[in-house]
Amino acid sequence: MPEAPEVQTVLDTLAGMIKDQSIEEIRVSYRPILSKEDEEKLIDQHFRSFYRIGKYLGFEMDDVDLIVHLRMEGKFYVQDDYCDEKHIHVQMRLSNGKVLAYHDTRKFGRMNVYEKVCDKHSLPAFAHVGKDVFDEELDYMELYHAFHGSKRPIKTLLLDQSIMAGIGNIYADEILFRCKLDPRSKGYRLSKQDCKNILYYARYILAGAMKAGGTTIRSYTSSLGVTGRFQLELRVHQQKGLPCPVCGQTIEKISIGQRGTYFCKKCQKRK
DNA sequence: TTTTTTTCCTGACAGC
DNA sequence: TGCTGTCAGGAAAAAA
Repeated sequence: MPEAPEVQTVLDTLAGMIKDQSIEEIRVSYRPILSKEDEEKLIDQHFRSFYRIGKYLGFEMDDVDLIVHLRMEGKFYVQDDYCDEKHIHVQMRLSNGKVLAYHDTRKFGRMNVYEKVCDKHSLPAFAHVGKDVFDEELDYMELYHAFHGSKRPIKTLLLDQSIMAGIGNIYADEILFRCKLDPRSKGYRLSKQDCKNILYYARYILAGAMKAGGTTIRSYTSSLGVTGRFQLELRVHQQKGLPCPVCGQTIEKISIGQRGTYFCKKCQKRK
């Protein structure tokens, strides 16, 4: 499930493979991912620049922007020709002859095309997306104000992309573990220092993951094309029943807001 | 207005 | 072996 680090890795890798190529032809086998109308807007457009906002991939073309969300399992592959593999739903023939293929087992990913605007954040796709975790204009007081006015648990607030964009279920658990905060803690009970810690560790953990993704991806590129998968050092997520790396207490799994949530009851204090 | 629930989709896995 | 049921997950839409 790609979160900001995986999305960045995919983007960086794709940039090196398709920059300045144009789209000559598109084949779509599962229409909900890319509408006919949007498909037509992409023909003859060149991939000019690449950017990321939260978990969204942004491709700046000549006249339009293509915005892609991989959701859980979306992947891009650069292949030599079209193929009819079961889970490949969109294929784009590029000017260099290669085919950019979009693979998505659960068909949850989406692609949207918009007319260009000066400020990327004003694109309709980002109407409900807050500042990216690494946005320099984002500071902990902004998080404090958002959290302070809410009764929702901090785990849920971290996953709310309208407050801060880029964090998914895995990293949310890891961030709260580092901050020693019980994921059930209500937003309004968090202190300014808690928010400061959350922003610090969010950036620390995601930056580390991006670095790992960037190094591991190279070994996959030749055979598999482009994926955002890499080994990640997880301290609590999916560690149910295993000892906490800090205190040895057994890691527990509960459900918060329909999301599997892992944490250490001893290290992480409830507020 | 804010929060919760449902929906989308399929592979993996548990239990019979 | 083969069948049925449950679960996971991001975000939009619907419901509360």
